[in-house]
Amino acid sequence: MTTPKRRLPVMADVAREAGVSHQTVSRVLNDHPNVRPDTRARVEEAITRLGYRRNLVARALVTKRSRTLGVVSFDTTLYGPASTIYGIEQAARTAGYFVSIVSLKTIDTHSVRDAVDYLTEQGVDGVVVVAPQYSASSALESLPAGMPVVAAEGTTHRADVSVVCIDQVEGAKLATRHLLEQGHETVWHISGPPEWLESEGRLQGWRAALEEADRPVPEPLAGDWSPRSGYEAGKSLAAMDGVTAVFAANDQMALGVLRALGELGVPVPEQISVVGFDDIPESEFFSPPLTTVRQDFDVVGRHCIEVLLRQIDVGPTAFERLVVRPSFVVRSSTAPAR
Amino acid sequence: MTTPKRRLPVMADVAREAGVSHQTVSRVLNDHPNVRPDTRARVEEAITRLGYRRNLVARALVTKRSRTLGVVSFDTTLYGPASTIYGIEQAARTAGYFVSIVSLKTIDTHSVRDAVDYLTEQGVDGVVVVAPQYSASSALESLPAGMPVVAAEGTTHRADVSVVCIDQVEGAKLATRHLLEQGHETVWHISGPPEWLESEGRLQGWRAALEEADRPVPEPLAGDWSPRSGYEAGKSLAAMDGVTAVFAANDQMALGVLRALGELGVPVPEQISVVGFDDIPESEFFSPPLTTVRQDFDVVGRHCIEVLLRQIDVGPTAFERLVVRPSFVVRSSTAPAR
DNA sequence: CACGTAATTGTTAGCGTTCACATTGAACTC
DNA sequence: GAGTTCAATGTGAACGCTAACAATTACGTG
Repeated sequence: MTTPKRRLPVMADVAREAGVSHQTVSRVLNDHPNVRPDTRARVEEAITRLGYRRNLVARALVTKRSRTLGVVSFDTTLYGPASTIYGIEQAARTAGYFVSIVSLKTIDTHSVRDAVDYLTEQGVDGVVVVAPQYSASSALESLPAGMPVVAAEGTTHRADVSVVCIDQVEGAKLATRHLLEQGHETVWHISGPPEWLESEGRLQGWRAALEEADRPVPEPLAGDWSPRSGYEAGKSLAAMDGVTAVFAANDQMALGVLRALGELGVPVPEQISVVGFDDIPESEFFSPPLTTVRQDFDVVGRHCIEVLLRQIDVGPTAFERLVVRPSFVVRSSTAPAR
Repeated sequence: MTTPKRRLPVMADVAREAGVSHQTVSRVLNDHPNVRPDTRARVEEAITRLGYRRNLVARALVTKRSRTLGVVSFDTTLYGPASTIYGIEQAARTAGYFVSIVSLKTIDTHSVRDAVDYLTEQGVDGVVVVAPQYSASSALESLPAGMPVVAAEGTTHRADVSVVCIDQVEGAKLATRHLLEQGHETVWHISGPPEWLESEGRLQGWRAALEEADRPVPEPLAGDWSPRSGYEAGKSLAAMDGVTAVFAANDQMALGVLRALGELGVPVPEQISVVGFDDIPESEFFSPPLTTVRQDFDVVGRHCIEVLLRQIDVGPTAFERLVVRPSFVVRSSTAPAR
């Protein structure tokens, strides 16, 4: 029989099998330099013969390091958070860390705190909070000290919480300036929900670009990221006079705008130019293909892990603030004003 | 000072503070019935006073249960996997479990095995493999015995691996029959990559529905889930004679088809009807809004956890096979044949 | 009022690993 | 060839918790 006992083999079993002490097995497993090559070989052979797998839980107990990072996020179904988490997971695994995820349904000070507490009990070495909303960011302020934390897409005033984010203001400026350069008198804006930092940044960038160029600043239309809200806003805009350029705070709302304008027979980009934000994979195939601002979420994820691991390894370090620049993608939903 | 030592308080500290034994503290923490109410209160007070958090790692070492589930998935950026994982995470947390995620870049027998091994070392109590590809499914066959495993969206011949999936064949039949009922002579199909089980299921369902109705079965066009592949296929279809109805294996490819037809001036649905699969949030606002098959990924995620927990709690149980029925959503990208 | 029974609490021994230190033996040095 | 050094290995004690059992207390009952 290949299964002498139902119990999984432990280090002592390997030690006995290889004729060494359990400590030597430990050294082999942890690549300690002072092990004779033939001893190492003998141990490794015993390990494969027994099918031994080390118990990382026991290891974590004594080292006080679980090699697990926690991620707290809101609605991981959305393209942005999903992509960021993907980047985080890849970078973490490359660095030899596991990732434990908590996705929140509602994001408020309490739930973020609870999530971090939950992860703390589990013994994570650090936490990334994908926190694009104000309430989440304010939750960061009240986090237990000592736990290394990085905020992705958030902001905070705490000196011991680092931040990695994409320059939303700059992205919105790119979008707005592009439209102005095409000869549009001004640009209308469909904003995201006010609770989101990204909404705020894009709103600011849009306003700043208009003011820089001394253009009138129309009242922004309030959206909620959903295509439906873009659709409603699109219908409102079509009913207004003199609208020739629209900057939607994300691609999904831009899609709604395209749909509304299409339904009403308003040609895009001939009569109205439309710009989005995110560059989701679908944008290139909207009708017409969407001009938009591209965010590299992968890079954000990787940076988060870098910053977090630095904090874990070298201890409480200085506040870091990493800003990733977005890029601009011109497609055919924008055209010069007539 | 509120911080007498830099060391975090442990159970023994709480016990001393409350004037009881550490075991009593343990009992309070684990809701053991036989603890006097006033003792419980005293312990709880000590816990809050000291800011004690229990160490789940130590607990896991002795109970041999980590209350963590592993999830292995491929490209969590895609809508399907992302939604499934979201469902899994919510259900797991409700049941008091953590979720540790590994997203694979390439999915083959080796990488799935490695991922499961990795999670096993970490001490997860069970694993969900979101495995929509054949190679992932075959990897399930060679998994170490003893670890409770559930395959989401996969299939396997192993009697000790349960499966939760959406009835792809049925979904494709719904789509195809709808088009036939609208008077179309036959239906063209843009398939997903051959490696995927879902591609296969949808292809089968489409073919079966046509054969049931004694219709000619056109050669399917090969796509890869991306909007671009749908776009290419759409151009090919537009160049062919007699094409009046198209069933794309997912919404993104359907979007590509809509784009291609739009570009070439082929009216949808007047000349060609288009159906997708997935019902992504954007589909409702495509031009025109897409008729599609809705998959409830949330339900799949929840079922996975139910099945997995049953396997963990009651031990190796019978092979379960849970099939979730998709529903059909009619929008304006389909119309009766002229 | 002594006694059995049940509720409540304490004691001891691990879980499987790593850490700190002790021990061995071989290789140098002068 | 005795003393020194360093590489290689072993020994025992944690890490913080729960399981199993032991001990104590309280309560009713004949």
